[in-house]
Amino acid sequence: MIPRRSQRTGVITILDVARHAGVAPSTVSYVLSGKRTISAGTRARVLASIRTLNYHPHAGARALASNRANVIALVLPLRAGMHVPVVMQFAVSVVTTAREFDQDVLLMTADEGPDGLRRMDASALVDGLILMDVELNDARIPLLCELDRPSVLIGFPAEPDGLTCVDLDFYRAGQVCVEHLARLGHREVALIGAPRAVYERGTGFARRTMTGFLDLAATLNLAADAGPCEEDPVAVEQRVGEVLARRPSLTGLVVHNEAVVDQLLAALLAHGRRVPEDVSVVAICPDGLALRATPALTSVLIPAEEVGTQAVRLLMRKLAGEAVPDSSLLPPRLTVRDSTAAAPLPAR
Amino acid sequence: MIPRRSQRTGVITILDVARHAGVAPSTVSYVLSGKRTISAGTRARVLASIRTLNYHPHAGARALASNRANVIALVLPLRAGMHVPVVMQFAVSVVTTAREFDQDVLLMTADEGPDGLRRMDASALVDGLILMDVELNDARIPLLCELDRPSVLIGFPAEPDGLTCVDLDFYRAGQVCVEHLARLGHREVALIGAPRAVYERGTGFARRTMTGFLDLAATLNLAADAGPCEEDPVAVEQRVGEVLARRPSLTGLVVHNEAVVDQLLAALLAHGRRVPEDVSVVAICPDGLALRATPALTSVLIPAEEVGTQAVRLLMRKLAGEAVPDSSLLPPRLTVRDSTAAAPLPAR
DNA sequence: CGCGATGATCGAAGCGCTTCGACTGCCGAG
DNA sequence: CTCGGCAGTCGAAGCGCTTCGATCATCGCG
Repeated sequence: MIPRRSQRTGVITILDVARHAGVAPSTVSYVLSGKRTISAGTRARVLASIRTLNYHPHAGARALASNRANVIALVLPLRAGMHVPVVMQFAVSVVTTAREFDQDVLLMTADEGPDGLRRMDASALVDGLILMDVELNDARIPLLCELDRPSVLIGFPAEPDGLTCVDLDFYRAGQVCVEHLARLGHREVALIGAPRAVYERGTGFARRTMTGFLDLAATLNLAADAGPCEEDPVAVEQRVGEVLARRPSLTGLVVHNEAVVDQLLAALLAHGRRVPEDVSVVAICPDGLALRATPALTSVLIPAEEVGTQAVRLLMRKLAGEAVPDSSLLPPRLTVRDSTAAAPLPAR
Repeated sequence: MIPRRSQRTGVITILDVARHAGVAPSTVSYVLSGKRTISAGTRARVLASIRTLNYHPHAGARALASNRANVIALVLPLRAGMHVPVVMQFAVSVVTTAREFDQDVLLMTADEGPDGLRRMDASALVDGLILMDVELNDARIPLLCELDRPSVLIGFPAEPDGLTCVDLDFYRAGQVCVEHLARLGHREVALIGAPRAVYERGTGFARRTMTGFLDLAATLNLAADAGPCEEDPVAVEQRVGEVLARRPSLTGLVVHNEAVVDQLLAALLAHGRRVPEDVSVVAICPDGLALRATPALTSVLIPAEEVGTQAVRLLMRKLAGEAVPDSSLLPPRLTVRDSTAAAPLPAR
């Protein structure tokens, strides 16, 4: 009576595949999910039918029946002062890795606020969440605990207990930079940081780097300054001026602000400081940026790709019901290039 | 016998709402969709129940029953040489606008290739697509025509017939820059463009700008050059050197490459050219960048937000079955700031 | 030679929603 | 009054998939 093809012409359903392969729909489903043993012959036949019919399961139907949407949310607040290209490296890595697990990625910006998270949860649109740019005291976190969807944070809040967090170990990164400079004999160093807004917001990675930097400098008895830096050339110029005025014999600089790297080098030159002869510079940034600078910068890599991949892997394991470590801190790796050298002998 | 609450405890269904409000499930559905008249009283009662129970319809179930997922795909290839922050402005605008239409946004990178598009289509995960960074001869386009999902392109391919495209009118933008310079009396001008890879890929916006620039320059009898420019400081320096060597009396410069704006200004200074006294500079870039430069740049704004919004609106109309214009070219608007001035008198 | 175990497959019952036709009062026109 | 029509609501039939028994051979073993 009713024709078996639905009104949206050309839509292949599991029933079409089943008929084509001469099996029951459930068998097709089991072939696809592997949740029951299927004989090799049948499996092959079904897979062939799937291929020739170009069958793709209806995402909504699957989500309804299985309680799994195979979609994860990427919550990506784009806040002032953050370096967008780096953020996108994370995002791309998340999407790519998610696809390896047959998941798609839903993009959420922060504009929706907590209601957005609640909606995701209740509507079962996504199975889990990955949150980026976590603040030390992030408003999303209490909410996140209410929901029973698994989530992974890229970055660390002040109270990471019970949450799954991944990030570069920025505290160590700050230390590693100091360590490298100290080993080269530098005794007076400064950190040029992210824009002020980033610190004021309480963004973990910025503060941690600074703390690591200052802590180890103190331990090693180095004279050290650290402060934010805005992104326009004038501000950079000015900031360098300040730093050099306060510490005329400064020889080591750490920069943790992707946007100002080139400008910083220019400003040093403008102040008559050669890199690395007079001042050594260590950057914390993606390799691409460090390599493109002149001179190529000694740097601690921000392993965006690895962090993104890791975040997805952890989320998948949580979705599968496995236990996962609360926090994964990736160890920083410093690559020596042309911007650091032994400290010049102090002028007499 | 079977308890009426599903195993996932705490999940509120339309049935719960119906019972709470003392109506049939279908009535709740009609309240939500507005597809049938519901008396004010009932509507109010239902809405109240929805609120107190904090009900959100199950996305999968809705997609299954209504053939609409309320999700759109944003296909965002991240290719070499593109300026990520600008791209993200588009993306954010798309997400924000989509939410106004109660749609969510699925993020696709290019890595999946054509199969990704096919999968989106067949699995009914998304209702429509927005494609970014369209190339003149984009491989995704023939495929797009096969699918019967509505789509909107941000950017223009070589053959836009039958496709819905939105973008800034880059051809006009190139012209507007020349026009402005010509009006100020400049007779010798050059365009500093995007990295070579962008042109070679056949990215429409880059080529169109260049063509508009050269066409109007020819018409107005200006001496004009145009060429790509890589993103590192050394390349910029070198490029500026070349241009000035070839055209020592050049006084007008258009830059269409967000990444090199600051470096370009520095390079001009290094070559002893003051801006705007010796050389006038017009940029094609977001306002933020133009304002932050020193001096603040006369610029043609890239209206990322408007383009994104427009793209979503068009897609929504197509989804609703309305006819929409094939191409929407937003007119460029030039804002005069401090980087352009009347051409200096030719040296005698 | 019979019987429980095992492997492979099927059928049917939902998952939570939308939508279509049917039903019920109630109003105004005849 | 009576009855067609309409506003407002209900019930039930799916949407395409997963999953849980149930079924049916087949097989090893006592």
